[in-house]
Amino acid sequence: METIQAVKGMNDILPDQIGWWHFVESTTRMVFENFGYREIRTPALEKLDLFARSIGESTDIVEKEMYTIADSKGEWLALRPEATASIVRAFIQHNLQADPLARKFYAIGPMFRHERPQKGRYRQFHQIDAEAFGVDDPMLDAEVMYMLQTLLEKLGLNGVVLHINSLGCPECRPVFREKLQKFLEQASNGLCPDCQRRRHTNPLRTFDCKVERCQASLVDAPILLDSICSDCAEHFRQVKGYLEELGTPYVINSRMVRGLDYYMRTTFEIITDRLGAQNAVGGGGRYNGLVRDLGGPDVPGIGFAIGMERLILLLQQDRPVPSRTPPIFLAVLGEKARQRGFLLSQAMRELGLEVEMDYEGRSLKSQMRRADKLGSRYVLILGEDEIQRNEGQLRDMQEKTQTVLPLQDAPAELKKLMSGAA
RNA sequence: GUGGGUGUAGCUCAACGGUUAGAGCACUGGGUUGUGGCCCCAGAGGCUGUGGGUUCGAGUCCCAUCACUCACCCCA
Repeated sequence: METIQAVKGMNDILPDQIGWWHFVESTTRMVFENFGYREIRTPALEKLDLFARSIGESTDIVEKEMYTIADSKGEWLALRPEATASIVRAFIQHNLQADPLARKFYAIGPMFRHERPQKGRYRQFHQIDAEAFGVDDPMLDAEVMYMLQTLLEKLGLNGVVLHINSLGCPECRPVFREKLQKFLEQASNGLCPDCQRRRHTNPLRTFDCKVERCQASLVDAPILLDSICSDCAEHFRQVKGYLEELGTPYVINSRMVRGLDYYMRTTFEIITDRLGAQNAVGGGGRYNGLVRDLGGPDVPGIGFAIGMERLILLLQQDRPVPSRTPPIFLAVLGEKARQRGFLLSQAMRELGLEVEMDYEGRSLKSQMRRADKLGSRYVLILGEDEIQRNEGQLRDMQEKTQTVLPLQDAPAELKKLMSGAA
């Protein structure tokens, strides 16, 4: 019979990997809550227009990477390719500006983009996302990056670099864009075919072209940071100042461009050289016009996203798998012991203990083998004789010692032992 | 959408065009009454991705197709 495979680019996360995910998620919640962020959960499916209007009609994400469906009424919907648009939508829809407790948000969940999968890039992938509204002050820009750095530190991630840039604002960016376009025109014969195209569609993108020839041709290109207006320059100067006060190392990368149209002023990425072609573990920036453009009040915003698959790929190179404490094992011999053990295991679970037992009447040898494979520190052995006396043999697998334990005391006794062992 | 690489047991991999496709790990049972790791024995597990072709003979060579993977594009 033909078997059914998962959809291309959409992965199962199996139990032997889930420890990484729990570790990342719980650390994220702890760090973000500390900074005053509150979790928000938005639907995976949104109206297509939301993404078209926020990310930008002519971006690759919107033009060719979204999973879209028409519902029965013919309305176009899309699986979210990123989180910011949805959170901004919820912020507007529920008038959260009026709620003093709801200015900073985080979200953890799956995103969808129809691209060809490769290392660190999947069609369903997961993002950690943080968004803060209502503050234009550079202090918040720095704090957001500081929070990101704090999270990565707590996770134990090594060897990543924070790149920062300023994209200017709607006043000064078009001026630069024109200047750059003029430069590219006279340098065009040195550019690769892709950059020839980008020259017209999105000239800033030529900066992160990987073709050497292009980079060589761009050596004398005008620099974005030299061209932004004085307000933007001052904002950026203060962002850098606060980062230094916080002790957050950064690199200025005046050629860093981001793929979503809504960004302005501060943008940043967490870059690694250990993920093959996908070198961005996280990225974000300021988007002051976005809330207004989506029909809300004119409040500024800033945020970032982390790619969880990429993050975990890196963590796996840096640290051992986050472990859980193994279960207590109940070895039962004979039918009476099997029945008694079944009830005893439930009593132990009521105390919050993790308990595993043999249900199938296997030999003691194979039960012990299994307990060892599971890594169990304690095995409670119930044999025919012990059951008669209402007792069990408590074996400490590590110390190789064994003591008799009255069964009515077993749950409480093991509870004590486990909390001591932890 | 465009290139390259790879498809053999659950996993990692062997097998010059030539008997019945193997190994390690994992799994199951056993090594004298009811005790784990190390060791030993045994067992189970395969339409060699799929479909054609060449050949006396194909896991092996050729073509197609599918899947996976890396890279381009783009991005987290």
